[in-house]
Amino acid sequence: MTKTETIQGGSLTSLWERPGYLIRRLHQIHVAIFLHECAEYGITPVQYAVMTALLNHPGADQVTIARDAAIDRTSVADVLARLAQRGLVSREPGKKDRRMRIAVLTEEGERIAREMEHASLSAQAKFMAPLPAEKHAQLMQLMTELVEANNEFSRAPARKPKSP
Amino acid sequence: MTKTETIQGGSLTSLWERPGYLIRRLHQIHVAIFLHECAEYGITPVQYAVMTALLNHPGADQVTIARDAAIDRTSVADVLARLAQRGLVSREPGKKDRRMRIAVLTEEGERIAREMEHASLSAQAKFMAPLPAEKHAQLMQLMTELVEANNEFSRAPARKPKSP
DNA sequence: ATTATTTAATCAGTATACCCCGTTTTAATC
DNA sequence: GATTAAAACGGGGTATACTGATTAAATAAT
Repeated sequence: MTKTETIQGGSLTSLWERPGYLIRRLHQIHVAIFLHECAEYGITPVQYAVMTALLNHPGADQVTIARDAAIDRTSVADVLARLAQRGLVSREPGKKDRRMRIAVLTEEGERIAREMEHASLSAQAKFMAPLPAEKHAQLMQLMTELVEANNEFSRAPARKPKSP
Repeated sequence: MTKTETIQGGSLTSLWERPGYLIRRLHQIHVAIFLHECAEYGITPVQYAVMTALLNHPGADQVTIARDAAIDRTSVADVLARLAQRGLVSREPGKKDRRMRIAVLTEEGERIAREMEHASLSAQAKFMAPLPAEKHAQLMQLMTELVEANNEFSRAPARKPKSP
């Protein structure tokens, strides 16, 4: 056997010691719980994020929605197309700027977005249930710090709303 | 205006207060940093996870890889196909159980997996850089707890290796 | 031993998320 | 005011994830 710097036949670091692995798992798990809790609406987490953005900013263009929800531009277009097909969103060309396509929640879209708040909150609760309140708060705090500090590293940097 | 339980024209909860949002962002950010740091290899985080699993468990079938890396079965098949096409993995039918398809890293695959450890570690370091050491450890601890407690909720529950 | 159940893979289909590139329209600059 | 730069969108392409159905092989039950 050759002697190298790397471990022979061995394991590098365990997946469970890699932040990326844990984050991927948390994401998987959260999506699964969300979809389960919100199954009656047939809305995905990302669709819900877009609907929330539209609730706060009706008539936004795709770039604005992308920044508000921190979703890639092209993904926003896909999501809006699906929501429009289901009649939850309507899209029109912008009047001032004809490059834009303005999106608005339909009446049904808004109704569903508001109704879903309960289901969304139970998904959160179920997801966080294993952690006691202090740890819950700690985790939120740490994740927020990390997201804020690394915001610019992703393709879809978020625009954080001014805190009240 | 009707009086309802929901906020009028308002914002529900801010995205930044939702764990799912923060986790989705962390995932986006981590993938972006990983791809950047490992660009010379053209290997994605998930491909790296599969390669690591194969390093620790050569000749595993797809279900085993899926459990070890906590990746959906069908995704594992896709990932292996891509790795095989690049000559980093070879696949043969299982000898004892002919339902299985056994996967092994090729020489080049193993070389790359080991070489990538450095890049992978710098991705981790860059990602975690904003947090001081104690917070880093805290976050890892909290994420591990949450993943372990919620393991069964995703389609691809992990099989954690026995700790040494 | 034959049947029934379970298991590993596969296929088809949907949804994110990202890339690069090209088109249209607006804004900036000379 | 004509040219240039920048912005918003769209299309085509790749990679994950997950769903559901199907096939084939192995195991358990009769």
